Amino acid sequence: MTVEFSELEKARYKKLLFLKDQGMELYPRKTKRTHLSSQAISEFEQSEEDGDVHVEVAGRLQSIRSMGKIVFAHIEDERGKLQLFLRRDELGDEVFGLFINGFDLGDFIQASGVMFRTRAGEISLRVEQFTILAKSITPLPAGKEEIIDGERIVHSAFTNPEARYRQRYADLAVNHDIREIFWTRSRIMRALREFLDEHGFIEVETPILQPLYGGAAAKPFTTHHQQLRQDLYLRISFELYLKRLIVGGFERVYEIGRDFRNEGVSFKHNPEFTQLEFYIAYADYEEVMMLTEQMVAFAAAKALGSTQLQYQGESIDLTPPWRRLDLRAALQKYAKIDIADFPTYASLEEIIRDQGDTLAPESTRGKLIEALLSKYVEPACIQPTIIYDYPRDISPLAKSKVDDPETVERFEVFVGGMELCNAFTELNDPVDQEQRFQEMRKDYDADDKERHPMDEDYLRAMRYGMPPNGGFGMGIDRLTMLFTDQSTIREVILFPHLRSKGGGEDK
RNA sequence: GGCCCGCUAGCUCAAUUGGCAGAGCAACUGACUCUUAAUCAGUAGGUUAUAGGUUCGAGUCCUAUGCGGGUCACCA
Repeated sequence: MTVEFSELEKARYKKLLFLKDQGMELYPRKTKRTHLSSQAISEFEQSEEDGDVHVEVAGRLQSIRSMGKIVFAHIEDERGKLQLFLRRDELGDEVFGLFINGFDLGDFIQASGVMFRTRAGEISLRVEQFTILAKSITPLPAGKEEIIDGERIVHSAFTNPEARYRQRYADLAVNHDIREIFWTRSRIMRALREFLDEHGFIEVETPILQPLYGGAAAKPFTTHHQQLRQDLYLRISFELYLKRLIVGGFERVYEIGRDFRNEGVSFKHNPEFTQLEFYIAYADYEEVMMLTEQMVAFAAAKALGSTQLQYQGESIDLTPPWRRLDLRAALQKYAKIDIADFPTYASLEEIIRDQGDTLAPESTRGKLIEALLSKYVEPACIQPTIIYDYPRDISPLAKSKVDDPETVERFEVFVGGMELCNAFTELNDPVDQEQRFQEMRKDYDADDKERHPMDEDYLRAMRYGMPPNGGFGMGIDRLTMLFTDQSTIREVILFPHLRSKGGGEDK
């Protein structure tokens, strides 16, 4: 044994040996289960005849109340709990003793018998036979729970966030509300796929390991292929690959997968996160706006049963149509600045300072505007809001407005005070695109880490001819936060990134 | 990366001005044939995150480190 058992674990290990001595197979291969807890209960409710409903159930021991010659215990399976009732005079001293002396909270048990109702009124299983399915050696960090007026109150619950994330298995085993978050997340993913599939999309998979990164402004993770002796990047977006597919003739493509960004972590940022991107040939951003509203409302209806939800104390209504504001109007309203009056970096920077604001120094006018947006507009958008028409210099892959070359057809959706989606009419002019890459390169040359590589292959694809198209990206983690009323992204990611204990040093 | 806060029994938390480190649950022993936070009696459980310092005396004060939480910065 490589790990020293604690006193508590030693006590349990002794029980394990006891059961083994008594001839029990501690970790059997086959389980016989005829009913889930909930099925056993509802079947009994149909008849209410004591002795009528015979079941075999399996689950994890969640509570044990021993009263001398009888025992009450609850087992828990994925969907519910069931009370077991064991009597010494029915089971015999020896078998009854196996339970009393051999079983602990956290053990997996299989039990069979007949359903009945106790004097206190709880539908329970009168156990005739039982066996162990898996012994628990380390005690779960379980609290005790009681039900008051139908509300579940847990005492001394396992709440330390660090411990919960590091030992998510224990968190899930003990805090069963947590499992519901991930059921909702799963329903969201299924609903999004269903929506897109029904709208004629093909789901595709593009490289995660990329020789060049692009499609977003973010620092990438780097890795290395030994045999090819090639440095590779973990993707920061799918965009450039998906649009290559539009060149290739797919008219509607989407991908759901993981992006990786080597940046700060926060309540809404995890180094790896799940993204949905789609591209539609012959569509522009207005068509994408309509589809976005429908898709998110559809996902809410499917995952929650409603397009209304509660988020951090606010009622949010996702029913289309959503409020739409152009970026200039939004900044007038929330930041009290009309950006049209300040057409240069210097003038805009001056008015921001004059208003007594302390935005960090930015390199371009577009970045200043973006800083204003995230400081003033984003937190104010509780109801779903489409902000559209962005500065060109922070949107190098988006097409300009026909009457205003400095503004592009781009929109973002904000809801619950968070950015949720980013979309635009995609730039499909290869000459213009090359110019934009050059401009970006210039802007970022000063800061080597954020320098944007020129993707020659992508430009070649575009030179073959890319149909006009509208593109879209959405963070699935944030959508899940919204749908499950969670204030941090870590709660909706099963294994969020945490610093390693005793590590964290750059080598 | 900056700043603030935290780290005490398996879990959740106490500990007055620097003065014997405690409780509930979990565990162990015993009682108990309808309990459900079962109850009752008893027992055990600690290098107070780590390393150093101040002090007659440190969970408490100081310094450093680790990990976490919050916040700011960063995040086309």
